[in-house]
Amino acid sequence: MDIRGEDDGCPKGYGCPVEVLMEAIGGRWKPVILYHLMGGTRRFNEFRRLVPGGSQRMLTQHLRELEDDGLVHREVYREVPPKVEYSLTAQGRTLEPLLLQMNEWAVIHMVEASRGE
Amino acid sequence: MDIRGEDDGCPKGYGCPVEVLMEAIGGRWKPVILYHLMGGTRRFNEFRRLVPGGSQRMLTQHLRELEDDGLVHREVYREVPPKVEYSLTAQGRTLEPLLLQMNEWAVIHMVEASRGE
DNA sequence: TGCTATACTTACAAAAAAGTAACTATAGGC
DNA sequence: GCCTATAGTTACTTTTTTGTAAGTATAGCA
Repeated sequence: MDIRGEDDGCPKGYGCPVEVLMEAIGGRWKPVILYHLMGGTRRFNEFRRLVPGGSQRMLTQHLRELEDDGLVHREVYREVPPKVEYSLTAQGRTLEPLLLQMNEWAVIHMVEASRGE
Repeated sequence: MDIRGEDDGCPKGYGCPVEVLMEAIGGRWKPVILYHLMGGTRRFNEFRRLVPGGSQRMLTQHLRELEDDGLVHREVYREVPPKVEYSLTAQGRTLEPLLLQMNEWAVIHMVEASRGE
C-alpha cells in the first residue's frame, strides 16, 4: 500500500501527515495533559492543579476528545464522592517519545529566553 | 540556575514547559508550515498549494507569528511582481527532529487507521 | 439536619480564530 | 491600454473555542 504522494512525502488525501497529528493533539492543552499522564494515572482534580491555566470545562472537553481518539483511558469507579482515573492507552503511550522531546525543547528554549537570548 | 519546580519537572512560573512550546507552534497549521520549510526555502503561493486547507489570511498571520517568534526568516525581494522567500532560522531548525518525529508518528498512525485499526 | 467532597453537565456570554471578498501596487507581455 | 502575476492588506462576518457560574448526585461525618 502506497500512502505517499509524489511531492514531499505527504500522503494522498492530506496536505501533510502532520495535519493528522495536529487533529489528535492540536488543542492548546492536549500535549500538556498527555505529558502529565506520562507520570502515571491522574484524577480529574489533579489536572486542575497541574494545569492551572485551564478551566474545568476545557479539561473535561479535552479529556473526552483524547478518550474518543483512543489516546486516553477513563476508568470510572462507582463511588460517592465520584472517583475517575485517567491514564494513557497503548496508543497514547506511543506519543511518549514525542512528548519528552517537546518538553526537552521547551526547557532548553526557556533557559535561552531567561538569559535574554 | 534552577528553573525546575519540585513536582514533576515543570519549571516555576509555568504549569509545564510543554505550554511554552505550544505557545510557539501551537497554532493549527504552524507545525505544518514548519514541516514544509524543512524542505527548503518556500514562497507564499507555494504554501497555498502545500496547505490547501488553510486560507490566505491564516497563512500570512501564522507566518508573521512564526517570524516574530524567531523561527522563520522572511526575505523580501523588491521586485514586481513581489517575491518573498520564507526559510527556517537557526532557532527554527532546532525543531527539525521534533517535526520529523511528528511526521513519523502520523504516518504510522494513518497506516493503522487505513487498516481499520 | 446540614455540610463536604468529587467529577462532572449545562446555559449563557465573551473572546479568539478563521473565512470571504474586495482592494493594492506595478513590471512586463499582448 | 488592458491583462496577468505575486504577496499581500483590510473590513466584515461567521465559526470555534473558552470562560463563568450555577446546578447535580449522594455517601459519610458532625
